[in-house]
Amino acid sequence: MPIRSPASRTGRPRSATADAAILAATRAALVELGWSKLTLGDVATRAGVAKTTLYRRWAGKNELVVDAVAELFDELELPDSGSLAADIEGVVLQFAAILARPEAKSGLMAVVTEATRDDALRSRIRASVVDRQKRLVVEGRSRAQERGELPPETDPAAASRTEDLIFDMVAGAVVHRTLVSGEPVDEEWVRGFTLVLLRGLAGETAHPAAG
Amino acid sequence: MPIRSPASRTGRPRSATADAAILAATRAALVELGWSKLTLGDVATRAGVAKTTLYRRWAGKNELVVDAVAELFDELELPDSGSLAADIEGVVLQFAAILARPEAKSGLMAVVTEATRDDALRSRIRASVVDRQKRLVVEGRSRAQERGELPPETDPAAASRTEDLIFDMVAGAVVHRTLVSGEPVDEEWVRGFTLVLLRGLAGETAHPAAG
Amino acid sequence: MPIRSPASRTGRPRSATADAAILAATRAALVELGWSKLTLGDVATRAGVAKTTLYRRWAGKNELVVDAVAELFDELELPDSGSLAADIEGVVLQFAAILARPEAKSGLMAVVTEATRDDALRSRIRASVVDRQKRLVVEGRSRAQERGELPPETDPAAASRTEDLIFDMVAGAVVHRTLVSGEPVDEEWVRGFTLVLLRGLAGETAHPAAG
Amino acid sequence: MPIRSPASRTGRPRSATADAAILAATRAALVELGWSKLTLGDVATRAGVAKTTLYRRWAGKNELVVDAVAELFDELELPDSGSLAADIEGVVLQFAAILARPEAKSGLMAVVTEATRDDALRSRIRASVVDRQKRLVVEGRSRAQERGELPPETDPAAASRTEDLIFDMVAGAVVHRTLVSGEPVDEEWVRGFTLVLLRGLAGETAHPAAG
DNA sequence: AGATAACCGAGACGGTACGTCTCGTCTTGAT
DNA sequence: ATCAAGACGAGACGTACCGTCTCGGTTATCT
Repeated sequence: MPIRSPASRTGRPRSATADAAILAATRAALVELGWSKLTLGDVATRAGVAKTTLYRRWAGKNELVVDAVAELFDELELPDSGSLAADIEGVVLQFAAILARPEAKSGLMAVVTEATRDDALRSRIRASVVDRQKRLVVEGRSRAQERGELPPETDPAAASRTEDLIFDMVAGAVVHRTLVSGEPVDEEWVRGFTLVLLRGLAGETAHPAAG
Repeated sequence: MPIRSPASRTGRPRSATADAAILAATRAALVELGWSKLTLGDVATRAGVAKTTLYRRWAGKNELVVDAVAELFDELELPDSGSLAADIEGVVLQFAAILARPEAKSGLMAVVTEATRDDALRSRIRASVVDRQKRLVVEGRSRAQERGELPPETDPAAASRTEDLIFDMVAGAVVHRTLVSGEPVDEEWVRGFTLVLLRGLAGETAHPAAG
Repeated sequence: MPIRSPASRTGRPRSATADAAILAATRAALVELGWSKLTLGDVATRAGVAKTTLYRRWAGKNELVVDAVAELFDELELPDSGSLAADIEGVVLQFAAILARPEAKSGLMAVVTEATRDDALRSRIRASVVDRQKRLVVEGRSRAQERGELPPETDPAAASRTEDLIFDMVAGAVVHRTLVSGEPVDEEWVRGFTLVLLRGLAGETAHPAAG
Repeated sequence: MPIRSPASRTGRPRSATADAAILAATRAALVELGWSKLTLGDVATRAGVAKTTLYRRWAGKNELVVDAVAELFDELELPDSGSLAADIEGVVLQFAAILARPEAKSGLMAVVTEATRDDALRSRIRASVVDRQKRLVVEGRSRAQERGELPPETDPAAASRTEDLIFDMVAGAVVHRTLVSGEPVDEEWVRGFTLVLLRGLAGETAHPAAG
């Protein structure tokens, strides 16, 4: 979602293909060079576009990379495998597969780092990347409740709290294993992780946050 | 652990105070400017040192910041509070408190990002920062087993696997909540997280794959 | 004298007022910004005209400024004051007054500079600006000969040479004093200059170029 | 005369050869490209020097070109040919020869143009280029007075005024013929010009205002 | 005591990328 | 065919840091 042009119906319209070319070039540059050696001039050249065109649409490297990486996560899907454990394992594996790609690794982590000092950037990341995935947690949880694998949740605030917790635990563990531990997120690890998570959540609502 | 001088006993020895001044200046610059706007020239000026002196001891920005941030985690301690849940909660809160400091946030995340394309840097981080904390997991787990809160572990490989899993889950969840979700790691969240983690781990080895 | 449209009688005719608006805007921009900071985009905006319109009529900055400046010199007139000295003084003062205006200074000098590497531009300047003033030299000289203040000239080639010399001396001295010396061309200076010039020319044809 | 370093005896001293290389590269670029297409990046490349080195010593294109061109005029000498007319003709021919070189034409005119809106630049030009030549007028005039070719001058203020006038007339006429008229300053033209000038100056002080 | 050697500060050096500006062209819809 | 509007590819601008180098001068240990 590049910067919008100030509403006007006159003048030459922006090239529709340029956006796609720029985002693709950004991902290619991330793969080859990584975040810190990626330059906007190089991205422009790869995209066959002038630097000005790029700056007209994105405020800087951070915003550009957020958009370039966000597209990668659109392919995530919740498999309907019949059991909660299998659903979780499937989505975690998909997520890990995306995160293993170098453009995702370099790019996502870098913008998260930058976001520690830039609230607008953090919002952009949450909107473009994180909140779009949260639907997986919500949907998976509701399916499991229909199947009776998880107790029904009546308090919506508590449900939201639990969803946030699940999300932090799933995304956090996968990211940490991939990027910090540097170990692969393989099926064995996913089974062990899912087992702990589900067993932990099983009695969750019985003794709510009050513990 | 700056670059060693090539063994020689002649010549003027390196200033002992310069190292400390440089690391402190690096943390100060991280707080004020964040990773991306931190420059080595500025660090040198803050430390009252010439750029040459800095480059003589560290290969670059990455290595310098790893060392500057690693010192922050030396203060982590495992509280002996009598129960596994309280131990975990205590150490998680400590960890979150350090991670909430801007120099840790900016610095640690940034070098982890850089490490995605630099194996030597990843090793340096694991050695300086991560492995030093893993003792907390090992020690906490062993205490809990002595108290009968966790089943004893006979297979050392499985024990190692479990320790890694715990570490990824704890560190990952805290980091994700702090940096991505942007929410505080307060006592309420820690209680909920610990509850899920412990309940998940409780039957772990008893029914390894039973689900 | 903008670029002509390729002969055609169909389509929308060019706006007649646009030319005048553009030349006036050019002079205004020269006053405010000077040659080097004058941009065609800015001129177009000032004139309430699109850049395209401007480029359709002039090849570039140089040609535009020549036309804008040339108009300034149309107001030069040879006063009929009865004596050659007074005629010259009058016209030199007029010329100096125009040259003192910032749009003339910046603009004229700049295009002359550009013309050192562009023969077409030099021709344009000579046609638009210089030759139009030479009539003053011719006319003044002929009047003075009628009055007996200058000896009659029989050889037309020698006459042309002398006219060129006079023109270089008058224009050169005024320009140099105004722009290089940075001193005002006031009545005192003009009297001194005219005295030297006339006394020098008085015996000119008695001992022609042979010396 | 590049920008001076803030007085300090520490640090690496400036490269002595860089200045000469930069000025020579500037002249070469003026010859090839002319003023308007000359870029500082290109000059730096030609000189085998970084752009920063160039900006450390000169404030911009204008100042650099003034210095580059000023060096050209150092070779001017007043020939001692025994007669005032011959002296003048000699120096005018030398001056015209320098001015005919493309680096002098483009460069000098351009900075004079820029100086119409920049007083500091005008002072720099006068100091570096103009005043250094004025010695020729002073010295030639004094020699001619010794030889009795010009009447002695008692009033120093009037002498200064006359010198300024001579200078404006000589430099102005040569510059105008070379750059505006676009005609060569050959021996014939110089003889004619010198004749007019000398005859005009001959009675100058004898009948100060008689006309 | 003197020589030797690595250190120190300062700051200039050749580079590279930045984000902005202007160029002259092109593409719209409307006149 | 012209117009206003504005996006486009191109490339120079002047600045900021990079990591290296070259100075004069300062401590140390080793003769």
